[in-house]
Amino acid sequence: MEIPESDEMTPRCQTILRLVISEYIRTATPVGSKAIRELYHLDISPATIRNEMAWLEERGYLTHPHTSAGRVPTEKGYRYFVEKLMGENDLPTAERRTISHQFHQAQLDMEQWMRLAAAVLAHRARGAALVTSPKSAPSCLKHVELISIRDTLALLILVLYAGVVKQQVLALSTPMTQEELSRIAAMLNHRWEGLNEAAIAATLPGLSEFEHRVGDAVCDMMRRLDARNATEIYRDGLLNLLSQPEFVHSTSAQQIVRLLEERQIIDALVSEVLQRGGLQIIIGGEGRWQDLAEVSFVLARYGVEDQVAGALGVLGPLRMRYDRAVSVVRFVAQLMSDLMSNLYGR
Amino acid sequence: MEIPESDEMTPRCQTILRLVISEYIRTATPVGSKAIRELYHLDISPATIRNEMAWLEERGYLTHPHTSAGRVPTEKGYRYFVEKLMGENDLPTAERRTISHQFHQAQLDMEQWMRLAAAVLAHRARGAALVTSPKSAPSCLKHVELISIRDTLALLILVLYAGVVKQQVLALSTPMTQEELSRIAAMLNHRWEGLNEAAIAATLPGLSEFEHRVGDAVCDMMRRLDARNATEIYRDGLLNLLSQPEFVHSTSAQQIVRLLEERQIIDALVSEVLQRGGLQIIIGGEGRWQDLAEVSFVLARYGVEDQVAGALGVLGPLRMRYDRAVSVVRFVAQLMSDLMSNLYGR
DNA sequence: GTTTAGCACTCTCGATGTGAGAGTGCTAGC
DNA sequence: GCTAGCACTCTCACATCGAGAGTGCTAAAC
Repeated sequence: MEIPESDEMTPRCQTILRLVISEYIRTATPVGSKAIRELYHLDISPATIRNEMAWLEERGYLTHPHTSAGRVPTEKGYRYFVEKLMGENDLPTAERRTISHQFHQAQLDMEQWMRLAAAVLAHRARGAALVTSPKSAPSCLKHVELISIRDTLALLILVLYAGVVKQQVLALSTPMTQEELSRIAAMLNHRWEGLNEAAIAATLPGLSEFEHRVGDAVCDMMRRLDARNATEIYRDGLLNLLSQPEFVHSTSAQQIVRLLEERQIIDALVSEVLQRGGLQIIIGGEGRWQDLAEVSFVLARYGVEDQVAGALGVLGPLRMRYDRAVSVVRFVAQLMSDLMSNLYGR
Repeated sequence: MEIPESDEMTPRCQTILRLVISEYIRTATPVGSKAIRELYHLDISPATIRNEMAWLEERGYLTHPHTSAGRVPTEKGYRYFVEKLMGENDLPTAERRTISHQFHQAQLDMEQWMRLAAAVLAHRARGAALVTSPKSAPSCLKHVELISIRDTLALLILVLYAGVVKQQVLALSTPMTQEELSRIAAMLNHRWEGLNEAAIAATLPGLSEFEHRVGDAVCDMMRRLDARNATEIYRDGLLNLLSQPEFVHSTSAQQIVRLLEERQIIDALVSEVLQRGGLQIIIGGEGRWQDLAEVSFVLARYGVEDQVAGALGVLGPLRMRYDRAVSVVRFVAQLMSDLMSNLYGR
């Protein structure tokens, strides 16, 4: 085991690494020395390229499926590529405008935005997309409403700050008219406005039996909403992923589906993205996530600073088009954040 | 081409067909004459069984992958099986109770019910589950509410008969207080209660500018809700399906994913189920659906008679456990219908 | 010192061949 | 009408083999 003399990569060496990776991303087959010379009209001989490749392999940027195949990038190679070689290209203006337009048509509805974001990401980045519902600080009550459905059944509607609305049916022990319900709702609003779940629970002793029941239901719904925060996941474009050549073997395909159906891994990943913020590129699980060994994630946080945050991103094979994914994810995250800041601004 | 003399199936012949199908469902490999004799301790010889099998094959109930493999059921064979041979077994009481309990815990929320239904179906029938949101007759307005978010932003909440709630943010051209908004909402409620979208649209001329805007938004939301009716699909358990041996080849797996991601085929299927009602078993596309050639559906309508209806069911390989699927689908459909009749009863 | 030409070497991949095994259809006898 | 026996067919797993691709190494050229 000999230690390489220098880890400085020459420009030519970088070029070769870049070309190998680009070519491998394009074709999904190992790249030989002759191939990249011809494809990119380099005026150095295959032998030289081979030397450089051997150098890159010694340092772990490339690898060899077997003696006489071309080179394939390693995770380290991809990482170097996305960090140093890829360059930043923004989404073309036309594309930005189209996407922006789609979102503005979607009528200020968080749920629709998330669905749309998943669809846009999947389509533009040609991968599987993933959008989590945003998590906010413990919610405070804005308004409750009681609406009679029929004599012994009422609808309880909860409005939280940040425009979240949730409803639930409430069975009444004795029939009540809409007028009675409205009167009670008005009273409760007066008492509860601006309080969080714990504070509302504290007011319960001393209320009438029916008000107490409403209060219980409200607390319960708020607790659920806070717990369910950030747990909803919107997906799209699974097919894009499964039709990639690396997933022709059913076992890999199944792993992907399992990854997306089971929540644990995604949850762990998302919570990390939420913590660290910015745009994260996770390549092949980075040694820490066994189940992500064959895929890469491009994930970003979106939301409003200090108030609410979710994660969105794209899942692709290791040889995904990182440049495209990064630009789309960044743009959509920014767009969603802008849209939401309207709802959350005080 | 000789015409078979009699199409009456003898009891013994039925037994053999039943055993072949059961065995094939269990093992996913062609079933030989010797195998079923030994497995089920029949005291007839393999040769006799072969004769019966040949008879069944002549009439299209069984087929042959190649000369020296065992028999495999055809679509016609499966159909005969589910109609005549399978028998009706209800879900065990314990299982019914567990499922019922899960649903009653889910707090009277349609969305949660659908999600839960998908999870239960997928898990109990070991297949991919599919639940569409119910479609109801054109909706009538029950109540509107306007809630101030901040000076120039309000939340418009719509309650329809049947307990559907939908909200949207409304940007105000001039700042308004909660009192003003409440006053306007009360007036609009008085005017619009019980009307459908067209009727509300008719009242718009003559309203103030702001009321007009609210009316536009309400109509728009109602139109969207009616259009989006029955278009939401909840899925679960895709992995159950993809791990079946018939889907080891990536192309079949991809077809399944495409089937579930693209909407057209499912939509067509669902609308047929909604029309015909009851419980439908679609085996291998029945010649009409090319894309369903390799799968079977067990689907049922759920909802409240004449008021609201959706479809739910299970997707499995041709050799799915039809008995189990049928009993689970029937039970869950009934349960959902019962739960909903509470919401929709007048 | 760096680059290049030449060449032997290695490994995959597809085509071809082979034998065991499974299951059948057919025929003749019970 | 049922069954035993048998020849037949086809798949599947395994081994063999040659073509092709791409490498690493060495020695010569720049």
